[in-house]
Amino acid sequence: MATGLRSDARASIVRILDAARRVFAAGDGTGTLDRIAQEAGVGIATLYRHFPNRQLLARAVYDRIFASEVEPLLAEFGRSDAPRSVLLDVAERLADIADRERGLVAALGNLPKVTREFLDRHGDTFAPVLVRGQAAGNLRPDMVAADIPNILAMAVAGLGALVNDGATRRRYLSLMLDALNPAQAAALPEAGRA
Amino acid sequence: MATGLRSDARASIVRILDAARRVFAAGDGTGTLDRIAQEAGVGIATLYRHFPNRQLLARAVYDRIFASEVEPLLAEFGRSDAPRSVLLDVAERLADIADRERGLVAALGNLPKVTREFLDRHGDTFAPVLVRGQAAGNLRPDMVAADIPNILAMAVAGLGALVNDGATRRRYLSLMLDALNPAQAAALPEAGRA
DNA sequence: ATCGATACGGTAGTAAGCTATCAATTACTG
DNA sequence: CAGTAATTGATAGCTTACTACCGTATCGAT
Repeated sequence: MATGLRSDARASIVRILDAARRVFAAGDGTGTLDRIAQEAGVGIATLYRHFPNRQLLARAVYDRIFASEVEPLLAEFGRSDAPRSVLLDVAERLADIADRERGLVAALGNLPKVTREFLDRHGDTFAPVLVRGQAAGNLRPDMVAADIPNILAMAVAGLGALVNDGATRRRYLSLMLDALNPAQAAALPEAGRA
Repeated sequence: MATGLRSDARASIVRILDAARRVFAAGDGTGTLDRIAQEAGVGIATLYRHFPNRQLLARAVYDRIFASEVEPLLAEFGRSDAPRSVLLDVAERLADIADRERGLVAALGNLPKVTREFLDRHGDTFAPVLVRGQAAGNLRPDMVAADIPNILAMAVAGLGALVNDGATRRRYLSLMLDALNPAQAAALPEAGRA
């Protein structure tokens, strides 16, 4: 990470992000930016200098969590041949985060969009999963690469808001992934492409 | 609607809701409450008297739109025997609204939750659709009544945020509904209940 | 027509998000 | 270790959400 920033600036950023995560996590997403700056031991101007507003700060926090908890999963699964369980694992991890970090999510603004943006940065990971899944007959042939981040983002954002119980969440995820099975596209003439 | 309100109060409410819809629609959900009160020809105190905060105001606006555009659809479809097209129509109407009223949605806060709440008020409508759909073999037998509002809310909230093109939206809705087909539950032992 | 309850507008005040400015401090470069 | 450029904290100021209060106007029942 060779940012052009000075070392003290980088340190400030980390302290702000840590404080922001704590403050967002407490409360339900309320929690003033003044408080965050104070807890980070940093002036309010410094906070705004690095993060122009609440949403962008929240996204930076989410970005870090995503990098540490989801990216490893994605890397590991680039090689998998079981698309269903790959997607289920990623979706569950994302849903876990959304469920755990409610305050953060509230500050985030648009969870589905943010989630898809993060997933899109790793679009390369999903492409081979899709190709092999389709070749093996585990994924319906009318899917395209962009569908995967979209469907994951939809599922996760909705579930985070609607379902708090783990078993139920798993059931819905499973249900959604059923839609990706090739039996569907074939079985339902009524369901033809748009 | 025999609310215990005085006639002038009822009139104020309507004018505020109309103004709010206009002001939310312009801009991207920004638009001050002062502006709304002013455009409604009403003091700011009157606005806050009836709608304690921005979110509740937005929800009241959404409520009205929902009542005029979605409820008739639900009533009509209580009698239908084609669950897939019923659900597709409702979902598309909801997605249309979310797409059209972006500013409103932004002010709404939690679209999936709000959508489900509104759908839940008409839970009775879906129950018979589910029963007949399952009897006719058009809906998977492991679904329960509460699944329908949940799935609709998930789909609509995600789509509104992620997809702006009508054809693509239709494709995703169709995809999701494929998950409700009984072929799935049978075809995938791996997918068993949680 | 009267009268009490209800609703109203206006205004003052608090808190938070956010912008802008600037002198003082601190990190890096040679 | 000196000079310079980047970074910082403090502070002042603007806007908007939201609360509280009060005197006045209007509704609606008798």
